[in-house]
Amino acid sequence: MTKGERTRQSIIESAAPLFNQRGFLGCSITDVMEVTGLEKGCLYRHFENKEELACEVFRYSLQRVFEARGITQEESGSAVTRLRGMVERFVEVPSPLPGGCPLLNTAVDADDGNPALRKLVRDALGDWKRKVCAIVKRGVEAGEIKAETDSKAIANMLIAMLEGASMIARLEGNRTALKDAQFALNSLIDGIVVGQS
Amino acid sequence: MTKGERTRQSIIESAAPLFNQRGFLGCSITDVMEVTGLEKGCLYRHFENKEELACEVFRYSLQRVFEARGITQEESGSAVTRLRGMVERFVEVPSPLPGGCPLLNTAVDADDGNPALRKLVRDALGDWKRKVCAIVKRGVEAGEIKAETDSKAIANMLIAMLEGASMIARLEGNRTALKDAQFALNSLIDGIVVGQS
Amino acid sequence: MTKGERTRQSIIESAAPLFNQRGFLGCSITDVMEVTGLEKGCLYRHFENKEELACEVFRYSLQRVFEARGITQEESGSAVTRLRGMVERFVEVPSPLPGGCPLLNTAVDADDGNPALRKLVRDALGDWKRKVCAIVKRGVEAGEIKAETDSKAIANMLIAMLEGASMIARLEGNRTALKDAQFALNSLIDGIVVGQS
Amino acid sequence: MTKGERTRQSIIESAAPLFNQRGFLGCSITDVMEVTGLEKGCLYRHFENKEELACEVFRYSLQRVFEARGITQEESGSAVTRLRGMVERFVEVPSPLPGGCPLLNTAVDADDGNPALRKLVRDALGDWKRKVCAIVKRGVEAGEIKAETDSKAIANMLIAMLEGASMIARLEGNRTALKDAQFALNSLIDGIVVGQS
DNA sequence: ACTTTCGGGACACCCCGTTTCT
DNA sequence: AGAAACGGGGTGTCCCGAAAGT
Repeated sequence: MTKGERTRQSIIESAAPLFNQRGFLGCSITDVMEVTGLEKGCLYRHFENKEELACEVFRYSLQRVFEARGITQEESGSAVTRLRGMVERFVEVPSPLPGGCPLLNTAVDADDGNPALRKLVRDALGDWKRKVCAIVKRGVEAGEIKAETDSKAIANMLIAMLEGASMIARLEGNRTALKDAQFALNSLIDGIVVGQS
Repeated sequence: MTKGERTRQSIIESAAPLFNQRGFLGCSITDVMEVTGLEKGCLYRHFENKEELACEVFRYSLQRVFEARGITQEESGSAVTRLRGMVERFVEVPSPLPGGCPLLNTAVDADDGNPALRKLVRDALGDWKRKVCAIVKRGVEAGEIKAETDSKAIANMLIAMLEGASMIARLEGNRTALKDAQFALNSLIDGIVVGQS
Repeated sequence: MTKGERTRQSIIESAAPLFNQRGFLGCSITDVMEVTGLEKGCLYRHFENKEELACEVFRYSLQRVFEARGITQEESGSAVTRLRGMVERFVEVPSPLPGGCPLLNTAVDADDGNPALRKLVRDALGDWKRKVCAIVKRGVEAGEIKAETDSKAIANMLIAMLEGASMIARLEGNRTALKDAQFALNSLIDGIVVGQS
Repeated sequence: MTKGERTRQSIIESAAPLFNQRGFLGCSITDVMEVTGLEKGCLYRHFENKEELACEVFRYSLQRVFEARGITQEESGSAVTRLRGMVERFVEVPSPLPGGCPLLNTAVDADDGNPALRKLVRDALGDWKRKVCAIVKRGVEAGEIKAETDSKAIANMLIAMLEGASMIARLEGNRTALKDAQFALNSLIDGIVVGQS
C-alpha cells in the first residue's frame, strides 16, 4: 500500500462518521478538512469531487457496519441459526459508526439526486438480500425450511424490520424497538421452519 | 381564514413536496420561492426562518400522509381488522406526497441537528404508536387479543416493518417489499389473536 | 388649517431632522413612522411616496434654516452692513436642524438621482444668490459699492465660503472654520466698498 | 504584486466612481459586482465588509483627485505662486472621478454613522490643511508673507471656498462658481503678501 | 509536491417602499 | 384609519472546485 493509498484510506475513514451523521449536504469539504487535518488541495488530489468521496465513504462505512454485524461473514450452521444470528447481531451490535445504519441513512439521503451514491445503496441492499436468500435456499435444500418459502420475501421482511426498528431506536434513544423487532423476526423465522404449523 | 393565513398555508402546501423529496438542506428558500411564486420577503413574513417553515411543512406532510393512509382515522370493527386495515392502507395507498414517507425521511434528515424538527418527528411517531397500542388494548379488553400481548412491541414491529419496507420499496422502485411486509405483519397479527397457537 | 394639513405638517417637521442627518437613503419610512408615531398607511395617505415627503421636508428645512439665519429676512441698512450681517448670522446661528445645512447636505445627497429634490436645491441656491445679488445691486445703486462689482460672483463666493466652512466645521467639530470664513468674507466685502483700494 | 492584490486594487478602482457618485448607501454590493464583473464571494474575500471597501475606495479616490489637482505634489517656487497654483489647479482640473470632490461628498455622506469613513475624511482634510499651512509658513519664513498671517485660517478659507464652490458648480452645471472662487481666493492671497495694504 | 489563495455561485435572513385589504 | 401583505433588493456567509505560487 503506497503512501498515497494510505492517505486516501485515512481520509475515507475519518470522513465516514461525518457523512454518516450529517449526510451528503450536511457534511462540507471544510468539515472533512478539519477532521483529517489535510488541506483542500490535498483532498482534491485524492478524490475527483465530493461525490466520489461520499461514494467511497459509503462503501467503506457499509462494509464496516456489515462486518461488525456479521452480515457478510461466512458461517456454518443451520439456516435458522444463521438467520437468527444475523438478526441478533444486528440488534446487539451497535453500528460502529456514529449516526446509525449507513444503508438507511444514505438511502434516504440520496433519494433525490446523487444517482451514483444511490446506485451504491441499491447494490448494497441487493448484496444483503442475496445473502439472506442464499441462507434460506440452503435451508430449503437441507430440508430445514419449508419448500414453498419465498426467500426474497424473507429477505425483505428481515431487512425492512431491522432498518425500520433501527430508525425508531435512534429516534427514541433506546434499543427497545430493536428488541421488539428481534422478537417478531424470530417468530417469523420459526414460521418457515419445516414441522412448524 | 385571513388572507395571510391562506398564503401561509399555500406556502406550506407548495413546499411540502420539496422538503419531502430533498430534505431540509437540499431544499433552499429559493426553491420554495420558485414553487410558490412568492418573493423572499414574503416568505420570511410568514415564517421566522427556514426551520420554522420546515417544521410546519413536516406537520402538514405527516398529517396528509396519515390521513391518506387512514392512520389517524377513527374506526369501528375488531382490533385485528383494524390492525390489518392499517397495514393494508399503508401498503396500498401510496404517499400522497412525492418522496415517500415524511416520517422516515425527516427522522433520518433531522437525526443530526434540527432538534425542533426532530422533536416533531418523535411526537409523530409517538402518536402512531399510541394509536396502535390503543387498538391492541381494545382488542385485549374485548377478549379478541391475547392478554399477554405487549402492545408497544406490536406498535414497534408494525411501524418498523412498514417504514423499513417503504425504504426498500423506494430504493427498488417497486412495491414488492411493501407487499412482503404486509404478508409478514398479517401473520404476526394472527399470532396474537386469541385461539391461535 | 384642517386636521389633515396639521398632520401633514407635523410629519414634515418630525421627519426633517432625520432626513437632514441621515440623507434620503439613510432615512427609512420606518424611521419616519417611529418618530411620528404614525402608521405607514397614514403616511402614504399624506404623501404620494418617499420622494414627495423628502421634497416637502427639504422645503421646510431650508426655510427654517434660512429664517433662523436671517437669509430671507427683509432688512434695512447699508448693503455692506447687510452682507456682513448675513455672514455673521450664518456663522453665529447654528443650524436649527441637527445635521448641518440642508442646502449642502441635500445638494450632495441628491447629486445622483432624485431630480425632483435636486431641482429644489437648485432653486433654493438661486433664491439665496438672488438675495445676495439684490443687496449688492442696491449697494451699487446707492453708490456704496463699486459699480464694476460682479454681484453674482459676490453671491457665489459668499455662499461657497460659508457652505464650505460649514462642512469643515462639522467635520472638525468646532466653529473655527466658520470664524475664519467670516473674517475672509468680511475682508472681501471690504474690497468692493467704494473708496477702498 | 500578487494576483489577489491586483484584484483588490481593480475592485477599488472600479468601485470608486460608483461610491463617489452614489454615496455609501446608494451604492450596493450588487452594483460593485456588476461594475467589476466579479461575484459577491470574490468581493467579500478581498474586503471584510462594505465599510472597509468604502474606506479603501475613499482613500484611493482622494489620492487620485489630490494628485490630479496637484494638492499633494511637492513644488518649488514662492509661497504665493504655490497657493495660487493650488487654487488654479483645483479650478481648472476637473475631478478625475465622476461625482465631484470625494472629500466633500464623503464628508456629507459619512456625517451620520460610518465613523471609520468619517475619520478618514477628517484625516484627509487635515492633510490638505497641513499642506497649505506649510506653504504659508514657508512664505512667512522667506519674508514673502506677512508674519502675523494665521496659516490655519488661510487653509480653512482656501479649502472652504473651493469645496463650497465645487458644490455650487456641480449644482449649476457650470464652472462659474469655481472661477469666482479663484478670483476671490487670489485677492485674499494678495492680502497676505508683504508690502500689500 | 503541497498549501494557500482565488473566484464564482448559492444561500439565509433582513429590511424597505408600496399596496391592498380589513 | 391601520394592520397585514407583497415584491424586490440588500448584506454577509459558506462552500466547492480550480488555479496560483512556493
